[in-house]
Amino acid sequence: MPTLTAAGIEPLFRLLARYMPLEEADRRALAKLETGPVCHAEARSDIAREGENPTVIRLLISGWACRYKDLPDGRRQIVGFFLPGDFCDLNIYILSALDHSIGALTAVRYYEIQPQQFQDVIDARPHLLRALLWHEMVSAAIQREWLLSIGQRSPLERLGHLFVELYYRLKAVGLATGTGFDLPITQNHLAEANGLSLVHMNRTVQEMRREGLIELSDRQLRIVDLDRLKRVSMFNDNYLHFNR
Amino acid sequence: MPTLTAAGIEPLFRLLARYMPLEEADRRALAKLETGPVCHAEARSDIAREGENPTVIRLLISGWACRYKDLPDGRRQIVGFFLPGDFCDLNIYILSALDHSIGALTAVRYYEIQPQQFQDVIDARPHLLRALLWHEMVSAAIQREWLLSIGQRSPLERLGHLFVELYYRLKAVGLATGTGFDLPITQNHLAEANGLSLVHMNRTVQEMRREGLIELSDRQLRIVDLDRLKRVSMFNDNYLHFNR
DNA sequence: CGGATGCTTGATGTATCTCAAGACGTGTGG
DNA sequence: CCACACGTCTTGAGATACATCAAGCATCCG
Repeated sequence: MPTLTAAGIEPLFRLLARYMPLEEADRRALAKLETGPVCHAEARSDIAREGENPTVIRLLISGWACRYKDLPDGRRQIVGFFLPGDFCDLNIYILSALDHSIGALTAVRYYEIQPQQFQDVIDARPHLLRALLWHEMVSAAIQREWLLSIGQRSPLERLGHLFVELYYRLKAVGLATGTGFDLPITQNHLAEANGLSLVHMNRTVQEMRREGLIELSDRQLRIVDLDRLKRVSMFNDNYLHFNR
Repeated sequence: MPTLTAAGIEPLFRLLARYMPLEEADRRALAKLETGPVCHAEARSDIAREGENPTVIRLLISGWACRYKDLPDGRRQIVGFFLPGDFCDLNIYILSALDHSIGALTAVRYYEIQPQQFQDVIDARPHLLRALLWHEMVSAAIQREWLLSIGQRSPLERLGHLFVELYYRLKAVGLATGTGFDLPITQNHLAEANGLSLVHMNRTVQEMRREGLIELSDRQLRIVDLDRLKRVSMFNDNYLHFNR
């Protein structure tokens, strides 16, 4: 059970409010997304597979999911994390078939939103479209930053950078307390996201503990010295494009 | 000098036509983009730096450019290639500051397009917006595929995959003949794009030659056996989202 | 001619992977 | 209630893929 529970569209609302000022009317408009069915997926299950053609938009309410791609021989790369408040399939408006899979990393709850329902929200508060597009472009910027990480940063820098990124993202949706947060995924997931073997990821986590940068146990991560971790991992928050 | 010269908005028109049927009226609308000034940048120069806030949209006419990110200590990662017909800064509509730099890899020519000019084109032929958004989402899909490459594929697979991707992209804009194309960039650029050292990239290129997969000399690449190269690099073209 | 750029090769060190095994906690069925 | 399977974290040993350092050569160009 998470330290902080988040419900409904609250994480999404907080997220979008980082990009532009929102009003109560916006919250009420977004609340229409809550009328759809609440779906569940269990840990380690697929929510959608590459090649599928989803007809609904999924909005994550609780739990962690990921985008991943895999190769015919089983190698697998996590290319992004979905946190509460994230949409999984916003691009079905343009693209048809999925070029990646979506997997639940923990038990998750999400809304299945009909395109029309979504359209109604935009029609009611058109500037929300801009905020949503903004969020999509930030997602693309995160992908670029990951490319820099995997291509150039050392394992320690990579992991540190990921932790800081997750910290800021979770803080934006109200899921971080102080400098700690719930990290409900396994070291294997961290390895798959960072292009490292599980063994090496484990040793990297331990090195990070030894350096006094983090504390991690029982799925709770605490960043001991945020400034130092940012320096070590060469973290520059400009790619998250928060306005405040 | 390239084998095939491409001029004006022709590459862009061909590109968008891979996504949806376009008519002559669309070509004429896009031709309005040609009225802006034609700018030049020389090889190895920056077109824009991270942190800048561009007010124009750049459309590449000829030559190759790239998006790259760098770290304070000089390490650098190319996160995407711009080929003729690509827009460099389409996202200035939403995001303000650039979170990456744009560099010319060869001598390049490009249009600087005013936002209003761009808007006029969309107003004239609204469905072009959909095609342009489509192209942006394909760019994001390419980033994901690169993440898979760098994270999981071996150097040989990585390079092979990149060559096949470039082949399809260049073919889409009419810049590939048969299974060959102009590859005007250096092995160092290939290394920076694939997260490898120059020395190792060089050895990988040679291995690929030895395997009879490619021929490469004088900036001309010929894919000797496309099917085999695709098999070796586990290439699946679904992420390019071409309709035809 | 001299300097810049790009390609190539060799030698050496090390970062990272792979294989293998054990410890611990949790849930489950007999 | 115990036995067992399963998931996760951890550690050790050995192999190797890749980076780094260094140098030589070719081509182009001013």
